[in-house]
Amino acid sequence: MQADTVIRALGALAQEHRLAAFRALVQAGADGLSAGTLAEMLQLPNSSLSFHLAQLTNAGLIVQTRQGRSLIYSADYAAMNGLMGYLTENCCAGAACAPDATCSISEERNVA
Amino acid sequence: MQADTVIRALGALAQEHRLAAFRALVQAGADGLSAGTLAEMLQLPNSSLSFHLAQLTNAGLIVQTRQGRSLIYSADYAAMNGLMGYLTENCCAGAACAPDATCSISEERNVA
DNA sequence: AATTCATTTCAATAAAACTCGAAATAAAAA
DNA sequence: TTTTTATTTCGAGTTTTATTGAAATGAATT
Repeated sequence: MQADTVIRALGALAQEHRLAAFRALVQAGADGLSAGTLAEMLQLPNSSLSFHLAQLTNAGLIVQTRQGRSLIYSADYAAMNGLMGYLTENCCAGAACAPDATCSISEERNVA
Repeated sequence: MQADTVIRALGALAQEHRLAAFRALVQAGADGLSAGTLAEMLQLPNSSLSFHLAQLTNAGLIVQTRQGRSLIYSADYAAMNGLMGYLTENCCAGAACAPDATCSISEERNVA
């Protein structure tokens, strides 16, 4: 994952409503959530949420699929994985910032 | 680490020059780097860099110490650790986004 | 105490992000 | 095929962020 992509992903998550939306989508899992459901969960006007979902989509963190009338959004785990990998490799001192310092970090790592 | 702090940290890193600065500081280690050195490394006017360093400081990602005439900045690994912990717990599906999926992730984890 | 050096703060401007009602689109149901 | 439903796009106003030269600060020299 290159710096430019990382910056867009970080920027997408660096906002109250978008972080909340992404968390909800991660929690929702593979089934995802419809835009309407999310708007209600987050107590946001549809147009506002739509703006934020577009940002997350543009950053590659979520994907959209249609299901009947509804547009279903779901978290792209691979993208988040790539972001975590970049941060671990470039913004952490070795294993210092790894989520679990007890596990061995491999030298080379696949970064999406 | 609470959501508000996470958002400020993400926002601080979601900018070309600040991400570059933070990476350089992580790489520099405990000794850190002076504002002037960083400004030269990043090819930025001092006032511009100062603005970005203030953002990173405000987000708690870096700390400032004086050494003679120079102000030395260094990365706060604990803060980054806290950020990584939050993302892993709240924005990843279990171990799916952990930097190394081959290592066992402990159930409870210390989050700064 | 005056000067130099490193850096920040200020001020003014430009660009980008956020918000949300109203209008438009796209698919499904009647 | 008309209507309903779900959602996005548009437009306009507000707020935040970024940029940088010039002036101010703060500490070390001389």
